[in-house]
Amino acid sequence: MNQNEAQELADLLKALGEFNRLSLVYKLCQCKAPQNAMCLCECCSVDASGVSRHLKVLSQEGIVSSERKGREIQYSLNRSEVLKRLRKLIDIIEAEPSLET
Amino acid sequence: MNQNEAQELADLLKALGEFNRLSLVYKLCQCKAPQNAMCLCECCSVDASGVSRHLKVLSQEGIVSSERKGREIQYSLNRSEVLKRLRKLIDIIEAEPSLET
DNA sequence: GATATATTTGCGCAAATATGCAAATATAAA
DNA sequence: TTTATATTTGCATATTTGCGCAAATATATC
Repeated sequence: MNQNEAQELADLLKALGEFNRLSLVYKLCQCKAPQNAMCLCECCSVDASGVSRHLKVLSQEGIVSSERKGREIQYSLNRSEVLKRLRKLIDIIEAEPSLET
Repeated sequence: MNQNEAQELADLLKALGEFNRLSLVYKLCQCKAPQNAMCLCECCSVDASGVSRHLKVLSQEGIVSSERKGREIQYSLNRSEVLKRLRKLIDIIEAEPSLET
């Protein structure tokens, strides 16, 4: 695990490590269909602009994808991408320690 | 997943989601034996007081355990605890969506 | 007791972050 | 074209966060 990978993983965890953003992720987890931001507002104690900003953070981290559908923008969770990166962390923690010290 | 659980998980992810703290966790991952803070300093671009504070955050989140040994305090990673909580998140993300909308 | 080493804490500071509001933008509908 | 709805952005603000330094504390050794 080099510095870059560590930084990228830290960025992912930081993006997920904010209550309202994690709530948005949970909500998207539970939804079969992509959701627009107005709908996602309901699960989150911030106004529309706040939700927009949180979704932007999640999007920049590759946690969610977005697609405009008319007036709305529909967000969906990138399950496999998030799982892949979380499992990488799990693998590191599970690995046998290599340093004697 | 209720609000409390979500908050606790967000707290865990936030604690891990800072580069220097994640570096400390990596370092502890690799070590067979518990490490003192001075040793952990080396993998982290902050001074001793900074490392102390980071370790305190990790400790408060249950990510590491500490035990005083003479002048030193030895830190070790709570692997199973961290794995358990990360897997809970993975389970949530893997679960079949339950909401039609 | 005096000194050395390891760790924590108080303080101040700069940068980052989360937020709401109002205005701007994008798109659809009337 | 006007109006309505969805989303983003600029701005101001309050809070949090990470950091180093110096002082304080804890423990061991001389």
